[in-house]
Amino acid sequence: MFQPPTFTRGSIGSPAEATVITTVLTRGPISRVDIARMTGLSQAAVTKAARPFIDAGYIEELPNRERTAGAGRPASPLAFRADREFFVGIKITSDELIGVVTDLRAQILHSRHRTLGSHVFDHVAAQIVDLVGELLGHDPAYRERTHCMGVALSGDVDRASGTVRYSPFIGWKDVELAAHLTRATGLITTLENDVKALTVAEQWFGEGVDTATFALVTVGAGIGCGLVVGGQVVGGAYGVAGEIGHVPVADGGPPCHCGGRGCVEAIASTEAIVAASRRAAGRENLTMDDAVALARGGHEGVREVFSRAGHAIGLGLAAMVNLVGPERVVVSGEGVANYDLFEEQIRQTFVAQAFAAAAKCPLSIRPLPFEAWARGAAAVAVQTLFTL
Amino acid sequence: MFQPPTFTRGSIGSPAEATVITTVLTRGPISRVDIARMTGLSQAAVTKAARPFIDAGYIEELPNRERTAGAGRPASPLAFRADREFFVGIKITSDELIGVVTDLRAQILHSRHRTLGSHVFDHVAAQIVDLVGELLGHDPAYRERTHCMGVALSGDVDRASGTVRYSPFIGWKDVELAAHLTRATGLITTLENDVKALTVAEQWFGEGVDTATFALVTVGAGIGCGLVVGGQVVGGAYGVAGEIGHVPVADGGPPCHCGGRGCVEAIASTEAIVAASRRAAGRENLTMDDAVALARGGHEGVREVFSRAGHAIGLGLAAMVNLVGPERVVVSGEGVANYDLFEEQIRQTFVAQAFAAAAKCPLSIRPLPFEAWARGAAAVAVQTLFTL
DNA sequence: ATCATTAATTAATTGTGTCAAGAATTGAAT
DNA sequence: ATTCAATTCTTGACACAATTAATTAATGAT
Repeated sequence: MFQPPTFTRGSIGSPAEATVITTVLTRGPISRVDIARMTGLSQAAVTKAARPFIDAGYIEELPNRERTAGAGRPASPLAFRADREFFVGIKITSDELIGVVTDLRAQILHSRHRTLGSHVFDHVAAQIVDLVGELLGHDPAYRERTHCMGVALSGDVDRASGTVRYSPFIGWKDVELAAHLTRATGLITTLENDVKALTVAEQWFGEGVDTATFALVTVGAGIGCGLVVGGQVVGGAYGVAGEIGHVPVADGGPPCHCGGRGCVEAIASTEAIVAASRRAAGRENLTMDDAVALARGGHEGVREVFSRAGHAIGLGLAAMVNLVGPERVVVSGEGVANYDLFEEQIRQTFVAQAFAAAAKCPLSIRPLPFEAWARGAAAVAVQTLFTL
Repeated sequence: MFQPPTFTRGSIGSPAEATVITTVLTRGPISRVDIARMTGLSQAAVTKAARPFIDAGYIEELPNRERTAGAGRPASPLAFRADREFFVGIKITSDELIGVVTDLRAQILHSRHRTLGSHVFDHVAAQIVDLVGELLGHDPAYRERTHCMGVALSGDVDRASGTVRYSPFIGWKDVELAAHLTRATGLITTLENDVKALTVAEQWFGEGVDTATFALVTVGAGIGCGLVVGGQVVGGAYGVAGEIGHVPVADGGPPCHCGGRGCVEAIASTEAIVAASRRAAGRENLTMDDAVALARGGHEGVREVFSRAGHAIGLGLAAMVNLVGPERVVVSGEGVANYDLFEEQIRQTFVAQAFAAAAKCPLSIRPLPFEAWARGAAAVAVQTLFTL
């Protein structure tokens, strides 16, 4: 049975408890009957599984206000008390830490940035500990009701053991970060790859809620993809999965830092766009903002650069959808704010190259605030608490 | 509890029974202790779950011959009695039916081909029924101990309902083939997409046995891919998954019959190779065999055609592996017999374009006899009988 | 008021799988 | 030979989860 005071992994006592708690968490206020209908459990099982969470204050019974159906006892919907527990999410980037405090729905309540002076482990770890202290210090309730933390960074991360196997951008190899932070902060720490963490957030609290199989594509400095197949985040042997950025779409195209040629990332990453725009505009020190301004201003060469990037992303999406067959795809990332410039081209190429009915797969293209990465980390912490 | 006389789907009584039976089936003779260790069940549970299958004659206890360990009671390994039950597998192609009788391990015992005069449903169904009669008539034991049949064809197939949603090559749409054949033959019939069926065979009885995630790529008239992720065959929303043949790898390349451009299939399918070889050799009526002969004879233009095909397949493989991250990949198909001509190019391109450690993913390239497709169908029937 | 209807709870039942103890079968030590 | 240790398998008692069926609860319609 669910044991709130413990807060170790595996507080959940039974499959039914896990099912009920996740259903209430992701499907908002919902009556016991509906949970039973939705999950296939019996009503009795739902009643029993919900009780410990009600007792512990995670779930509350709402007084029913909506008089919908005609006769019959009105349902008393179960709702999550989102502020019963808080979570810390940390995203490590090359030059800064982004930290957030969230509620149980992984809604961001508070956020702080911190620049990172060096990539030495001790320094980064100390900065994280300090940032956590600052985040929790913002409100006494945070310190009191926070027990779990998620940390996300790019690279090959082993969530089970909490180690960074290999992260090129920060130069770490086989570092036991989670154990260290659990000791130093007193928060149970879960480590996860950043794209996978974002995918978990989307699966539990975003567009992935009702789908067994979907994909999240991030476009920005890198181009990545989190895949959920059959309700499970795809891990990938050899530490590789969802590398849509390295799908070869332009045979004999520009060389990519991965060693291949014509990868999506070699054409459509922020860096690639800036480099191509510099050549097109003939300006050595042109920035991404400049490129966007030129394209919006009608500069043909730079518009062409964005169009090619959109085309490459569309090809990568088509490859992914033809192979994996997700129900829907979310395209997101830091840069998507400007990406009105190639959304059209993405869609057009995708529809042209998607196989048969797969062209019907809906693409949601929307921007991604930087804090969302840290939110993903927090979502992983939430998931850790409520998964068997 | 497992009920042998019934032979409906769901003869299996409990998860433990399903686990034990599949372990014995796929891991050959194995002691109860090893099953327990391997599956996490208790020894007691294994003993209990194995009993009904022993009683029904599906499993027998082998007298232990291998004196391996020092002391202790010797194990009495459990082995499948492969000839306790037979299965029929049918593969429908454009111009013929291929039928096989297999044992419980999906080993082919007997096979027959039959040319198909027309694609009209009634005709095809009648031919299948007749072929089944012929197959089972070959040995009285077959007729006596066969209760399940698998049927495979390319296209969008709904296994659960046993209907062909849409199969372009034969021109069927929403046809309830399984129900019809179950009635007409008296064999419980399971319908499945041909590539998925082959994948199931590989998962249960081939290289997929010890892997949670792997891929099977078929190269021939079409180029397809069956994916197993987390132990489950990937289905794909919109009836599309594993369409590696329609991954766009040559931007602006030759048009494909799917409407896209530069698909793997537009470069590396048998048809595409023949067409390109005709242009290279300047011979209008050249066949695949001629092309192979020319290439082996050193004709530069035709060798180039095969090399380009291998390159396209390698790019498709790299895209798939980068996205899905399988533990291993099996490349197979009708044509692979000749494919010494581009195996080298496939491997070279794959290694160049696979991301980071994914290049270590082992590729097994091996030919595929035509009957293997029908064997896949039979494997699906076996799986149906022993899955909860 | 009474009844029909739907929601939630309770109690009895079913059934799976674990645990712990014991039986079976061998090799090694005395 | 006999005892002991090691290992496999079996058995029966038990814990526990989840279902079913019956009960209580709360509402609208007649």
